[in-house]
Amino acid sequence: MGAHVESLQDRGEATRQRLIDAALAVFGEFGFDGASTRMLADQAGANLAAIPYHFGSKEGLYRAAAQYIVERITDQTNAMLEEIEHALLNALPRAKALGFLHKYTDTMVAIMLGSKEADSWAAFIMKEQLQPGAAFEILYNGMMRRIHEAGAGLVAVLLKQPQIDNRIRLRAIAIFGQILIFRTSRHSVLRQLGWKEFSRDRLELIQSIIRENVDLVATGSA
Amino acid sequence: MGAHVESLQDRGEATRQRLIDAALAVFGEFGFDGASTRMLADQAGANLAAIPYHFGSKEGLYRAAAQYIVERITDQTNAMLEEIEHALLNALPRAKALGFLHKYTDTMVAIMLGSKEADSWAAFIMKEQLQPGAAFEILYNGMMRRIHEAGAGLVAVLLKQPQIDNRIRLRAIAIFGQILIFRTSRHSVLRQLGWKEFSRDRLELIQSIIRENVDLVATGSA
DNA sequence: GTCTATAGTCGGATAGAC
DNA sequence: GTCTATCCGACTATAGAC
Repeated sequence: MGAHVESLQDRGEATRQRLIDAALAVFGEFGFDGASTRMLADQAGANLAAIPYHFGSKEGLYRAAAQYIVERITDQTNAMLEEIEHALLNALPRAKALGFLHKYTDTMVAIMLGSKEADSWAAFIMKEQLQPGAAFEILYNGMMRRIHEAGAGLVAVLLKQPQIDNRIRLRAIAIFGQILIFRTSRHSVLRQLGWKEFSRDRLELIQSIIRENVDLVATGSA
Repeated sequence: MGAHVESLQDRGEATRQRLIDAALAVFGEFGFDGASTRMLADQAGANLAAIPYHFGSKEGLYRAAAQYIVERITDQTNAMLEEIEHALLNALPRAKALGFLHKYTDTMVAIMLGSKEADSWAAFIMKEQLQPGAAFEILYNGMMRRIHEAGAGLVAVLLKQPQIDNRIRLRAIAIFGQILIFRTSRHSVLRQLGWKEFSRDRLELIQSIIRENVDLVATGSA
């Protein structure tokens, strides 16, 4: 491969990545139907025809954006999840499970509310949940299932249950719900609290409330 | 007014109502942008031009649907909310507040997951939360604020706080999140649980889990 | 790989007959 | 109040020049 061919490939790869970045922002804000290929191309500084060229279709770009989200969230959670998954294989003291669960909820709050770029990801995921489409399987199999199973495993230890059953799963889901509402009902929640945004200290306040509620689940079964 | 004129008015009123029913179903499923006026008119068995005639525009119909949701949910919650609001004006024993909160969470679960028609309402509301538009103010001022304040008032009593502050609000929001996740993440949750739907007994199981978590908040501050 | 130009479809709103 | 017919704008995808 000569330098000329390589530079063409690089250009293509750069356009591809700009389109994915644009897809996260635009699909996140307007949803699949609400986003137009013109918006996507403009935001990426690319040509309209670059979308079908690189991704086959608008839907192909949508799927690629979902895959990108899975990869980035895996980057941010993989170390913690591996630690939890490994710990769950052996007899795990309840105190340690509680510590893991605190770390788990703190991380989820931080990912979902902490960064500006998370706004796009979160909106993308939530819209896909509400109206499951081409990307749901990518998101669910790529990260949601694993994140849920790790949480449920920790809850099982806290409740002294040897196996994860649906009662355990429901408790894990309830814990997750306490975090998720700050995303799904962001506008209502901010208004109720008289806040304009989730600043860093407010985020820590939310994390501490969730941790306290996790503690209650633990003490409730002590 | 003669009989002839009245029958014309009735016909118009019936078309109007059919359009609102269709709007709940179609906007709920596809969102504002995803729904076309042709879908709406077909579903209602009405003519395309009936939408601008009766509601001024597609957006007018959207707002009317939001107002209709507020009215129907108020029908289902007003008695309970008035009872709670009245009780909160006087010194309320914690045991009684706990009972009210159980009734409150049970009612919310039932409204959000219990009826087939709630599927449309819930989807409509969730989509509006994600991308606040013309109907957000109608929904928030018409019912959300009041529902939240009632919950927060009860939590304040449970935590022996004389005033509702943001720490109290956050706890009330967390409780609500435990319910809401079964809506916002319906597909993921069902899949995690290996369920196809929220049947009546599963709904009662969810209600019992939420009640237990509410109890923990109460005992945690005992 | 990227561009312009365009084909083909579907969107919401309106005019005017009934 | 309801209907048909139609306008005009916006959409996605493609063809073909560079």
